[in-house]
Amino acid sequence: MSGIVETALADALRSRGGRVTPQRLAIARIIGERDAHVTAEEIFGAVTERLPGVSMPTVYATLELLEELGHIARVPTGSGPVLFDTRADQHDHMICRGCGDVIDLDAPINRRRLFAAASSHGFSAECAQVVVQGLCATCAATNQR
Amino acid sequence: MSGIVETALADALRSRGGRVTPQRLAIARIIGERDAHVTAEEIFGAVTERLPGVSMPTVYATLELLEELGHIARVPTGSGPVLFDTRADQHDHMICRGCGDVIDLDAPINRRRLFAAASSHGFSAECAQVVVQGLCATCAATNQR
DNA sequence: GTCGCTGCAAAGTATTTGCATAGCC
DNA sequence: GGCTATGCAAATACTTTGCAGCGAC
Repeated sequence: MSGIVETALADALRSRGGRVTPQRLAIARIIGERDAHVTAEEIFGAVTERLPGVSMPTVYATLELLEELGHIARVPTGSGPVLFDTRADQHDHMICRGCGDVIDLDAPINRRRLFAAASSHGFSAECAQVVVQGLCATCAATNQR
Repeated sequence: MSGIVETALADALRSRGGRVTPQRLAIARIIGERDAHVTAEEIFGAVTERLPGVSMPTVYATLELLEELGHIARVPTGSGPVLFDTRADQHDHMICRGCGDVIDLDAPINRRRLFAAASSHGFSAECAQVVVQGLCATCAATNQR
């Protein structure tokens, strides 16, 4: 199941002259198993369980690598620790200002028009995503401010 | 000119039982004079020039206060220090992955549809903005990666 | 055997907290 | 005069860097 992810990673690594190490495979596997948003800290905890001894710098380096390879994406949260999205395709997010939860959203927007607008400012757009801020169902019910 | 900002702030503060202090006014004034994106550090530097002795905790507290009052907004950058936008109305941003520059954009999107989409997930949307990632004109010309 | 990756430690950057004092209302 | 905001200092959180040794290729 998640073996596909590792194979793809191994191929990508080899073709760029990189190395396939157990640490990288373990982190990629964990990424593949999650369908949500994770912090470097969470990855560190999860990878330590199955491959003790992995260090934070390695986690950060691998996350950066996976981002470059397009396997994960950074979620623009506006504050707090960097969040990585294990879903790499273009989609959007809702961020609750009550509990800080980040929820996936497929927003009804025209990315082509968006990219065109960016181009007219001389900007070479690579990806675009919407960030909606507000209150999630739970926090709204709890009547947060 | 920027006196308006301070008056509005003073009124808002008084009506919520807050205090109108020189520190808050100075920071509000600086915000009013800038039309770009600033870090807490930059505000600290600018405010220190005209009102020496202001401390970082005060800067952070005041920025948070101004955010609550809707005078400034946080820019979801995805990494690095928190950026505040001195333009409080709903608009969007392009972030250059080469130089990290943040550029304003008024994206052609239908916020009503966006909010409706969020609602259908039980999310109470308050604001929405698009984050476009890519290369700015300068970095694209320099042929970054 | 080579060169990239890892682990360790440490530093660097960004932000928040606790508490006594000052000053706005 | 009461109560909030400030300043200072320190702590905390997060991320990056430098370097020596290991291990993938």
